[in-house]
Amino acid sequence: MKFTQKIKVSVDAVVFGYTPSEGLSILLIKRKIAPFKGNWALPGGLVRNEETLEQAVERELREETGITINYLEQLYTFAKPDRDPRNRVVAVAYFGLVRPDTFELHANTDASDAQWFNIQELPVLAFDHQDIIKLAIQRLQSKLTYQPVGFELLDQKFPFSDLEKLYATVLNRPIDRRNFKKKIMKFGFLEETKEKQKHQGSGRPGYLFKFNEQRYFQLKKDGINFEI
Amino acid sequence: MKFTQKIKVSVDAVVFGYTPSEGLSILLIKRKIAPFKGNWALPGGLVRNEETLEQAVERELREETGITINYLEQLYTFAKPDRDPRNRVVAVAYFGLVRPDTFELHANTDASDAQWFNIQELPVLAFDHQDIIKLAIQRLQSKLTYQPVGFELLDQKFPFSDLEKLYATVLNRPIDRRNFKKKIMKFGFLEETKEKQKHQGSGRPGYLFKFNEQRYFQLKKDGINFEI
DNA sequence: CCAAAAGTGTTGGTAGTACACCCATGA
DNA sequence: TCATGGGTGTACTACCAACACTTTTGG
Repeated sequence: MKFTQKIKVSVDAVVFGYTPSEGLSILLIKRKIAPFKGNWALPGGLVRNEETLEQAVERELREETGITINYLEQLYTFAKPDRDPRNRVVAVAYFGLVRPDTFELHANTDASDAQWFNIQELPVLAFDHQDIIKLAIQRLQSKLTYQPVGFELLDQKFPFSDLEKLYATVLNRPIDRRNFKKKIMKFGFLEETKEKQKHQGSGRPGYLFKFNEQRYFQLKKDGINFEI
Repeated sequence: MKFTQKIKVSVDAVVFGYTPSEGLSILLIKRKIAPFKGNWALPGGLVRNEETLEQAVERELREETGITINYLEQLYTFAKPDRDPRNRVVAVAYFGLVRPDTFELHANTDASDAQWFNIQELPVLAFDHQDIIKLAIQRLQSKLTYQPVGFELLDQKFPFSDLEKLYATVLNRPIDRRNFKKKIMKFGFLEETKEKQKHQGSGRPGYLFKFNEQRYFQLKKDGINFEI
């Protein structure tokens, strides 16, 4: 009845970043070792014996990409016996969001081994990371429709149109500006500031908005029904 | 940089059963070995090297309780370093539903080591199983409000009031009979049969309903917005 | 003055909620 | 005939969706 279990435990992180100009991106790293050496993959790795899964994710992100995560939650555990060609590895996938102002990587060169990829232009991926990303995108979409997400993906102050574009991009459908604004403002977690957007090319500059953190997190905690 | 990982992987199952008379129950086993010997715990155990997590859950349920599961999905992975006092064990928790007609265990004696417990009357539990159950109940509640669940918890044919009681019990609030019926019937996955409920004590017998499986699973797959 | 993006209200339809009386059965 | 639970319809309200013109800025 006794047997020796030979299964390892790893974490992988799907980290989303968003900018109005470049859309929704995912952070990937280029693998330096086999298997899938030279391929792009999700940041992640084996869990140490004494750390929590969240600590492991944060450690790997620090080591591999230098990024500071703003929001992190568990996504799903992937465990097909043959998902790693060498040993059996059970991967606990995490879902993360970062703010544009922590996008240091965007300035990196192509030679870097950590890089943002627009979700429309993902490269071939190692392991089953394609599946993990697919699930993460679904999670982001559904989160967006039942919880106010956005604080974690936008700067502290932003023009209203950025939020609208975020929703349109992630949900992949057009948003009616007037109805959207009515709906969002009714919740009361957004406040208009007196500041205006700096000249961004052409067009009328909009006022900047900011989140009322207290009310925002209260609503998130209550899992308020959002229904965009 | 190299280290030897000493983490084991297990599965635990939170299996829900429902009867109109006894309400919502969870299947527990009594542990025969340390740690927590003699305590009640969720069915589960270590994953074998070559089996999937789902296979492990089904095997453990077969070995420990003899139950046939009707619906199974992954719930969450619990991994606090000290959740098992001996070794570090990462537990992938599953969420399961069974039909009343597979409730063989209800007939067992108190001496049995597998037993149904009403969710209002749970015993002290081993490990962090209390937390796992808490999360599973939340999941069941939220599933009920955005997906048609019920097929997996009720017999093939049932009076409409059973479905209503199921929702009232799980959501822990009263349901307006007329509005509930209107809402449910609009989806078209329930069909009225000509049969009537057998005498169940007193009162007028209701017609029996059955699920239109095809339409039911179509709606489930589409993740239709349900909003009871 | 032209192009580009921001700001703003009204109306009609629909879906949700509240609510109470009669009916069939067994004891 | 009484107690118990099943079956049924309407009216009001609130939310959502559709929809277009004016304003501000930079070039």
